Amino acid sequence: MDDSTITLILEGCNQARELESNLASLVKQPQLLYNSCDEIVKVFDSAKKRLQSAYDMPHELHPQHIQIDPAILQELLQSIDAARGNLPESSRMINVELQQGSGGGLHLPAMDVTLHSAGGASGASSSSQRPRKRKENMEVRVERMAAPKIGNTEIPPEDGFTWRKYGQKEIMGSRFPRGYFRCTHQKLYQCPAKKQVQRLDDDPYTYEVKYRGDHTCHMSATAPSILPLPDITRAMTTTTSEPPPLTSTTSTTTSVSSLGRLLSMDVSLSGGGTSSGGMIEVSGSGSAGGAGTSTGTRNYGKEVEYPVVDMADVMFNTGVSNTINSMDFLFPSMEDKWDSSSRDKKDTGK
DNA sequence: GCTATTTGACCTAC
DNA sequence: GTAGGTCAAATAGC
Repeated sequence: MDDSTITLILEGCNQARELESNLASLVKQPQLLYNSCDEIVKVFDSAKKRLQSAYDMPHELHPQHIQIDPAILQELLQSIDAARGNLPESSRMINVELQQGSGGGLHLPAMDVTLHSAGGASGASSSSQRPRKRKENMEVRVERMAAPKIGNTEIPPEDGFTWRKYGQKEIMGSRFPRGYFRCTHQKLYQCPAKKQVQRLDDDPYTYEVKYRGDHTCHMSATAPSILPLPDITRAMTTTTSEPPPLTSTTSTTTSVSSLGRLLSMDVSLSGGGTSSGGMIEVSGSGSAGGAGTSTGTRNYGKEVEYPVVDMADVMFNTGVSNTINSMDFLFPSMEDKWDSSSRDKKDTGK
C-alpha cells in the first residue's frame, strides 16, 4: 500500500476525530455538520478508490450493514422528512435497508416500516378495518417486525423504547390478541407515545406494530436518554452479515444520500419503489412525527445496551471498536436514565 | 412496598 | 349495536 493512501486514511481519521470533538457545537449547525461529514466521506472515498485500483478490488464491495436503533432511525427519518420539505408526494419515498445480522451486539429484526398520516383521507388503509377517526390527528406508523423464532416468541420485538402495557384485546378476525402499550414515561413527561402490537394471522412470527404519537419524554431536560440526530453513530453496530440484495432506488440530490453514504447504508429518495422484506418504506406527509430514541431500553424490566462504534469504525466497517469515546459527553448516561425511570412513579389517583 | 402486567369493565367512534 | 381502545382493580414479581 502506498504511503499516500495511508496518509489519506489517516487524514480521514483526523477529520473524524475533529468532527467528534466538535460535535457538541456542530449539532446546532447542521450545515457545518453536513459539510464536515461530506469532507470525511470524500477523503475515505478517495482512499477507497485508491485501494480499489491498487489491489484490484471489486468496485462495489458488498455493502456492510449498520444496525441502527429503530428509535434513532425514526428520528433520522423524521429529519429526513423535514429535509424533504416540499418534495412532491411521489418523491417522498425513502428506502432504508435493514439487514438482519448475525454478528455481535444487538441485532434488530428486519422490518417494514410505513408512515402515514392518520388523518389522511387519500391514503387507503392497508387493512380491511374501517377507518377510525382519531381524537387527535396523530400520525400512525406501522412497522412489521420479525418475532424471535426461538425462545419466547410472545415477547414483542425490542424497539428501543420503554413501554408499559395497559391493555390487551381479542380482535375480530384475528387469531392473536392485540397488545396496547404506552410510553413508560407518559405520566412523568406527558409522553403521548403509544403502540399496538399484534401478531399476524398468516405469519405468527411477524408482529405488526402500530405507533401513535411522538415521544416527548426525551425533550425534557431531565428526561430519559434521547439522542439528537447526529448521534446516530452511537447506536450503530456493524455486521458482517450476508450480502443483501441491492436496493433499486433512484437517488435525488439531498443530504440524506450523503448521510446514507456516511452510514454505509442505503438511504435514498426515490420516486417510487416497492417494499420488500427488510426494506423500510417511508411515505406520506409526516409532520413532527418520529419518535425519539434511547441508547438503551428495558423490555419487561430487561435492559439492552446498544453497542457503540467509532465513526472510523463505521466508515471502515470494521466493527471492532470497543471503546467508549469522548462522544459520551453528548449522551445522557444510562445512570441518568435509570434515575429518571425510578422517578416514574406509579400512576395513582385514577 | 413499589412497579409492571393481566384482564374484565367501561367508553367511544363508527 | 358493535368493535376497538382505555381504565383501573387485582395480581405477580422483585
